[in-house]
Amino acid sequence: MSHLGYARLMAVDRDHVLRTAAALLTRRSTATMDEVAKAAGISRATLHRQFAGRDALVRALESLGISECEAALGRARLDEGPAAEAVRRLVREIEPSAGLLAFLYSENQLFEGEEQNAGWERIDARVTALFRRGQDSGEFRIDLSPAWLTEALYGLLAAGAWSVLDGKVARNDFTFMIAELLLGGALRREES
Amino acid sequence: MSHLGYARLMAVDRDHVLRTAAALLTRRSTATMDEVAKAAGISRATLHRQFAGRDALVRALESLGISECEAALGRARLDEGPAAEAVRRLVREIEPSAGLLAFLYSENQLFEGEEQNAGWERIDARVTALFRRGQDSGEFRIDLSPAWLTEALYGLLAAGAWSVLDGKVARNDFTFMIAELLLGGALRREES
DNA sequence: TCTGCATGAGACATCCATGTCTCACTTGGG
DNA sequence: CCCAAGTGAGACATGGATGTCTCATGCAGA
Repeated sequence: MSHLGYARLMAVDRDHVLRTAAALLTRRSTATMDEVAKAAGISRATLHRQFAGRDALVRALESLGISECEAALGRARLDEGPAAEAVRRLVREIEPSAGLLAFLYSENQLFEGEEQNAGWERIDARVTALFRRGQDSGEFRIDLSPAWLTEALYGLLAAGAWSVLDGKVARNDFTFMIAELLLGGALRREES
Repeated sequence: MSHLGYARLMAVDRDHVLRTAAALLTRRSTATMDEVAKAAGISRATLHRQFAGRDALVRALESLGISECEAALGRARLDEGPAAEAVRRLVREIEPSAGLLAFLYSENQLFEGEEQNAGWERIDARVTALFRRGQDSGEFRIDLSPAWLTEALYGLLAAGAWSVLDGKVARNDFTFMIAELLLGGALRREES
């Protein structure tokens, strides 16, 4: 039992640290290990005991982002119903992770290749498949590649997360704005 | 003449350094002053003679980005013709600066306030006014705020620039993809 | 109560980017 | 030809973040 209790305690703490670190690094991506520790309410020593170093922390955050993304992908049920509705569900489900995603998105413009590319590629594949399904069903236009629609979704998620952080847009509008712009664009539609 | 020649020479070198630095920092935003110097083909000492430090370099890049943006805004003639066409012109004119803009965009998620906010606010105001004009003329939908459309444009420009760098989309498609997604979205339009 | 264990606090040592300085070179103008 | 100015190369000091270590404290379980 001591083993189980120990492991569970560590897991809980680790998760709490990861989430506060994500919240902090979303706002200031250069935050110090000391700041991360303070934000989590623990000492730098303990932080180092849980994560070997800054790299390990960022990699753990990346794992967290990947698993949250995949969880959101699962909840969104991308294969069911109209592709447009699936996109709306996806944006709604991924909203709580958007800040973390934005951090990782801008961070990964640096770490080329290596790392846990496999996870992101799996996610990319699922999102891209969704857009391709929408094209095949005739819902989506075919002159914008699924790859670009996927990247655009990431860019809009990051822009939305940062806009909310800056107070430029209301948090409640996040899902609506992103999904509507991605799907319908800025132009008015004649019919509807 | 020695004064003039000196000033002109420095200006040319300075511009060359700025542009190579922009190209490098677009790819690796944490590049060292030493790497920046090597990329520009000068020594670190000379780099320091032209830019007091890294901050000064980044601030100079910010000034460059602001002036390139304003130049693009001017060439795009945002007040003329349909707003949608003005948006397309803007994206086309701003494309060469998109990489630099992406760097500054992600960088500014860190430097809160201070700096030369005035320049960005002027640009924001002009872009926002364009979207507002499109709404007033009935071209653009009114359920997406001009502020969000502006932020979305920035996000899409960054996503596009990075996608091109990563080889995920072709450079030739840059303008088309961004303008089309921003204006029309992913959904197929019934008529047209 | 006693004991083990994680923690917090802090003292180092280390690394790396930065910033400053010197000195020799070469280059262009007088 | 000579000199002044810019440059490149490199040494050097500095600061900040990181990583490692020790030690005292607090706490939970035996």
